[in-house]
Amino acid sequence: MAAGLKLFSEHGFEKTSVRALAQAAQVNVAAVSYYFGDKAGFYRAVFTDSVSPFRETAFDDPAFGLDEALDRFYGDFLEPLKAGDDIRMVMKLHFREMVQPTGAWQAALESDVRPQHKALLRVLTRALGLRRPDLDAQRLAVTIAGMAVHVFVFQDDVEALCPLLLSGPKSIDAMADRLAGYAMSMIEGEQRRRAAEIAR
Amino acid sequence: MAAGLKLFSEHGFEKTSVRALAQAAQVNVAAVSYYFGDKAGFYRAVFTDSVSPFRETAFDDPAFGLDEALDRFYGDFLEPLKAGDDIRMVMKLHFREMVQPTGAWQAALESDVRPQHKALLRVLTRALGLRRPDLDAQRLAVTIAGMAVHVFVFQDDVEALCPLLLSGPKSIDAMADRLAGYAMSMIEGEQRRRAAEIAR
DNA sequence: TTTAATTTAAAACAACCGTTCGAAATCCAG
DNA sequence: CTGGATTTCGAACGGTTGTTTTAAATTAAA
Repeated sequence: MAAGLKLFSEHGFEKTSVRALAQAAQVNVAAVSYYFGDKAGFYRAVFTDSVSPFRETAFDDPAFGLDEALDRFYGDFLEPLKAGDDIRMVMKLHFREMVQPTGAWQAALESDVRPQHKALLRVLTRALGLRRPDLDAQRLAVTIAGMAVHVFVFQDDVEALCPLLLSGPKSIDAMADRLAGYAMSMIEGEQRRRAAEIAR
Repeated sequence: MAAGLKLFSEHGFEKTSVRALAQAAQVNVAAVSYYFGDKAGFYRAVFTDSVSPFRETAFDDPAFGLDEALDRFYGDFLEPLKAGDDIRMVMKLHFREMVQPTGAWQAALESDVRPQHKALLRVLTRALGLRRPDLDAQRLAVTIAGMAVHVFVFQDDVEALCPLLLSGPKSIDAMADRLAGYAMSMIEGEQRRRAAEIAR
């Protein structure tokens, strides 16, 4: 499984051959069929077994203030980035799925990211004093979550543009901190925009 | 070339066979080798020939106000989204490269996105009253650009979460408008944060 | 019309793919 | 120790891959 995570996240499903997997895991080529039925079954096993990168966090607890909720959201979200390469590989595998869908992503989207999105939406409707989320609340939610996702997916590119930005746990904490601040500013700006629109 | 753009963007480089390409283009399988050397050469041709999605825009003209610069940045960036499927396929191809690098992306990053990043950085250093960009300015730049990139890459997922959010040119214009507002709020927030930090 | 160059076409190529098979090897209760 | 079940292993299978070969068709100039 460790070898599968490594190779699949590095080269993707297609480019990873069963023979390469077997060699990396120091087992026979027949093992993957013997234990997982076929290559796709093994991939599914690796994908689902790998800890979901979307932590189930209760950042939307109404007891939290808005800033605290955002701190938790970004802190928890970016937390895995600080861990070793294992988690980074899990991430890479997940986001690879998003661009090269094998079907496993569709399930993950519904079971993992939609609840996260809805929780964020609850926080925002509360902050904006709405009864039900509207399109602009959706836009805000998608963007706020997108800022966190962006750091993951384009980690390598960000590091290419500015190497110091995501190097080491302290940089990542700083990034999470700034993102929470950005989100706070965005929400306040949206509150003002709505107020101005009503006044108009 | 049209068939290549379609198939490569849909299924990626690996999963697109030369025979499928030939059939889609209604030519013989040998054509790709004959005209492009090999499959990878054809892919490179398709990739480079496709109009660069990162428009060369002069949004960083000092004559523009900050809000105008942001309007142009997001407007120009999201503009291609409104176009037909052709441009969407070009986008998909580009962003597929980011997750499944074949080498073509590295060149594009240096020639296309780094200038864009630097231009954005110029706008921000000016807005923040800095002489040279620092780490926090970099964070801001990466995040502001990331919001636009995110819309592209996760267009399908965003539509799955909230179908109305990016449907039709008007929705996309609205999104660009909101993103510019978000960025404005973020920058103002950063200005306040810096002022508070200096005061401390 | 002839002739040389270019383009197309089908077939064949070797290499690799995921998977299966049957025989060894190993394990583990009785 | 024995015997049945489980696991490992190398070999081989059929199929697909990208590419090449060779010959036919087409083009264009002389």
